[in-house]
Amino acid sequence: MSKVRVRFCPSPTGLPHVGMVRTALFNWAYARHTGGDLVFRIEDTDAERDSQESYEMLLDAMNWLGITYDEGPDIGGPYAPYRQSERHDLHLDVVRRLVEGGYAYESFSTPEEIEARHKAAGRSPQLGYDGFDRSLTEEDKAAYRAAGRLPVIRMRMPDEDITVDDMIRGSVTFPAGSVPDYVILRANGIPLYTLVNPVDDALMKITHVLRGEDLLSSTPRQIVLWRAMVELGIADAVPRFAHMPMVLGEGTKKLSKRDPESNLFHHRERGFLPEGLLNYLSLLGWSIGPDRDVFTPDELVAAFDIADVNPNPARFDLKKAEAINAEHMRMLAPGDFAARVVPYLYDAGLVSSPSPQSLSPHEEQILAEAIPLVQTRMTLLGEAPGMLGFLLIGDEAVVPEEAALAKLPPEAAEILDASIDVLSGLADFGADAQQEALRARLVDEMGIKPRFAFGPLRVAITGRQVSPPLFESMEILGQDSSLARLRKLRAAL
RNA sequence: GGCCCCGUUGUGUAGCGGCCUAGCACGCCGCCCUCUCAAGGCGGUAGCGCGGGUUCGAAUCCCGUCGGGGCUACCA
Repeated sequence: MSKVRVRFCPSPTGLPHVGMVRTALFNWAYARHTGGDLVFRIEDTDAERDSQESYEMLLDAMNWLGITYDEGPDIGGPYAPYRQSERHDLHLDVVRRLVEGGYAYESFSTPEEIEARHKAAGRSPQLGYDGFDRSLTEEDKAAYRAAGRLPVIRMRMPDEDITVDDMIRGSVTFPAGSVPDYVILRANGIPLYTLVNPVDDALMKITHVLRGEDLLSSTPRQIVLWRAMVELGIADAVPRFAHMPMVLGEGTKKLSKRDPESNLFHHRERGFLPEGLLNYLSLLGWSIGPDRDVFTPDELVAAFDIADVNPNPARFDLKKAEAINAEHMRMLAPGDFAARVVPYLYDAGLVSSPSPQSLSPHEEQILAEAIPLVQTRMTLLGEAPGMLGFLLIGDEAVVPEEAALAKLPPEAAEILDASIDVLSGLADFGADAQQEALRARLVDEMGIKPRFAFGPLRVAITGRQVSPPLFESMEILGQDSSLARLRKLRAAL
């Protein structure tokens, strides 16, 4: 059996979509699992919508996710070029050979004429092209040309059932006559996707076409094209097909491009780990085992088979995605976790560098102590500024949130006074010593429930109702800074 | 309209004729732990779309039906 060659061939339009990423992911996993090649090809045949910016985002997305490819527009390969717009001559040559071989033909019918013929014959006008130009004589064609008409080129569909042996869905048969002769070349000489995609796959020796379910209906047309290409010696063999389920948004609709959740970079900005998002996306239609759903990219590759993908559409569930991501966050070694967090702190203006190696000694020390405190408390890296920010700003810059202030108990002033008194007298400012001393005074002596006793301190120190553990936080800040913050809030009451 | 695909708790899945009194995870709810929030521990909630077959036995096979989706362009 020859080497598996799969491909990922997006159009560079708009933002990278999570459904598209899932397609790339399964192709990648299948290639890596089988020891095959992943070809990355850009289908930029739609000059209207294609953009260089989208192309660059595609590269960025692949790189960020670690979806490596063996051949592609930026790295080249034996079947270059990998941008469809640079393969125009190749496509036209195939069209010419298809026409010469009788597999395709010139068609002059306009949509209006086709519809009129259907109506005249008492057929539904929704039937599509009727094959009228299949056997035009040279004289007929010359007459059309003389009238200033230019033909499109259509593939001639055989009068027989066509069966797709789909690796995910099994045999799918399309009855003879249900697919009309379709256009492969526009009248203006520009080929269509229906031609270009299989032709490039053939020329690039693709063995397995793994793509979205929306393309299942166009597979019989492509199989006919493939068979013709095999007979013409252009293709080695018709590839195997697998049609992956769609990724749905809320309800039953396909995850729309308008939906922010469909945007891969939206998730990156919020602080998804690439391995976390990859893990979640691979769960959309696939599972690694009956009682497990957290795994590394390596484990995915080791276990993945396209034949195990199930055919029903899956909804994108942000909650589950975040839960999976949180698991991956906890799996990171502390140093690695810190390295991932720093860029988010930098973007929030809290540290001096996006690189963990270039932080100031002070920042480095604070993070070394504080990051272990928040690793189990975060779901997304983007939560880091909120969780750690208070440790990285000046005492005077702490501005308590409105909600936190509103929740302060009536005796907040007394609590703060007593706390300032207790803490300023502490020789050992370690977390345990603080806790012991504050408990003795606030809880045992003043009779305040622990649940309420420390709230005002938390607000004073962090400005928030939710934070890393209080005593550890104060220890990191140091005695002077902690007291300054307590006094500041006390003064404001 | 025509052709095609899909149908297990709210969500994602496991299940390939008896191991199913349908497992796991997320979510949700409760309890424990607890300085907040998490994490962790314990427990709970909820499902085979429906109707017929086939079979000793069906979530699993068949048919029908209903529901959802896709395609039906000189878009990709």
